[in-house]
Amino acid sequence: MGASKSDSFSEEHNEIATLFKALSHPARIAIVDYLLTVDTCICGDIVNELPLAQPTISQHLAALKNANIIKGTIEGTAICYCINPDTIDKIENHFGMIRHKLKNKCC
Amino acid sequence: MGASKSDSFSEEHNEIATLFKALSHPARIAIVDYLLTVDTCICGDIVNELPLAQPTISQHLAALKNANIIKGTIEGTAICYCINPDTIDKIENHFGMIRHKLKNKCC
DNA sequence: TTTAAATATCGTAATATTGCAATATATAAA
DNA sequence: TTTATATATTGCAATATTACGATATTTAAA
Repeated sequence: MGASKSDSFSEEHNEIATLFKALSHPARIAIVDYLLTVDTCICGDIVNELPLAQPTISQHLAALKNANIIKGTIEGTAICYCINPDTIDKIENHFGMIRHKLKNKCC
Repeated sequence: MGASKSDSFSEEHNEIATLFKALSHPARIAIVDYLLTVDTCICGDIVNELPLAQPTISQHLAALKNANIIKGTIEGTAICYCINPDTIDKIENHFGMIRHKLKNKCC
């Protein structure tokens, strides 16, 4: 074996794990951070911001897009990327649940 | 190649990515969730809660412990596990930063 | 239509993760 | 001390991820 036994876990646990997985690489954190440092959506330009080759960044962007963490809209030859606030909400809600359950804990 | 080029990214980006990576598997989400469903720390017992073999769970627990998401203290032959609220805080703070930066965004 | 620019996809090599059987270790109880 | 119980470690096979060169695709501009 070796593959994750995702069938054995609940839909919710798989879903939240998938979101965290999309954020589990420093390049993808850096991309999200970069998208947040400017006031507008970013058209093009991301490749120049990171020390990775263009195909690698394209893959990381696809991973983030696939997890709905960012959205991309075609704008001429470039693609404009933005954070998807709904997915950020979803992750924050998960931590809200954790925080709530932690309230009654012994430590 | 193939390994993550973590040297190329900031300390902070690597650190937060490491935390997300620890939470990027449904079994580890399930473990955290289980630790939160009971009012006390869990001594033993985790192996019976998940559809995975004991060595596999031991590995997942080590991954969570290594990322400081849980703490374990030896209690006789068993080990008592608890969530580490400090690490939860750290992740929440990251989302606080994201939320703050999202405020001024176009979408 | 040709050319240039931006992004995606393919193929592949290097590395990491996942899972478990077998085994080791450590502590409590008999 | 022996035995039982709980957890960790080792070794290994299957699979996934990461990275990038080469190439394809797509659209704008010349």
